[in-house]
Amino acid sequence: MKPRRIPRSFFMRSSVTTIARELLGKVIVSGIDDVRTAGIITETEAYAGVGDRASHAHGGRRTERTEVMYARGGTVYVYLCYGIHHLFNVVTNKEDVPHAVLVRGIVPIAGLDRMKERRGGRMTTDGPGTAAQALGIHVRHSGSDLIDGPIRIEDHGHQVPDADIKVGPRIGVDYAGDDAALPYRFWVGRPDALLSR
DNA sequence: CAGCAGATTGACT
DNA sequence: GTCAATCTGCTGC
Repeated sequence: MKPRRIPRSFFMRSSVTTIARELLGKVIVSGIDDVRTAGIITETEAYAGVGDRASHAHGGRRTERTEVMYARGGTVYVYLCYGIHHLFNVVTNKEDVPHAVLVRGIVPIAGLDRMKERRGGRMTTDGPGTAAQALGIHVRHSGSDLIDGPIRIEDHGHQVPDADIKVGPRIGVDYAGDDAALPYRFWVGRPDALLSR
């Protein structure tokens, strides 16, 4: 199938969990350092804005870092975690509603040599920090546009059967009280099978 | 302003 | 299993 760019309307929808689930199987393409690298999304987490205690925007919090979460859907939000890892998020919903989807894992499909180089020789891309690093994503890309910017999301026709989609609580959000148990994490059961679909 | 915890990772005991 | 790396932002003195 010919790659098709995901339109802004996909990201502007109001259900962040639906978007997180539908992003599985889609392809992140980054044109950074004059090299094209790409990977199929295999794991995501939804962060549901002001009412979600696990979200950086909980309670309407606005800081220099989180300001881009309030942009319209289809904007890139990247933040530094533990002072080291650049975590890639997709902002969703309309302007001023700070929903976002964290991409936690990818299967590389283009620019593998460059990705491995960025990873210091390692090829694993199954964590939020490692996936972003392989794609060359940096906090300087926070605020860029997914439709026109250096980082885009496309549909390459990779099929993910419902039976192969797993759902569970988010990782590392124990501090979020009851919200820590919400089933907002989505992942592909057999990621390698994506390559042949 | 000091202290601490965090949407993590990888090296080392 | 333990722990350091090291930036952002919150809490409390």
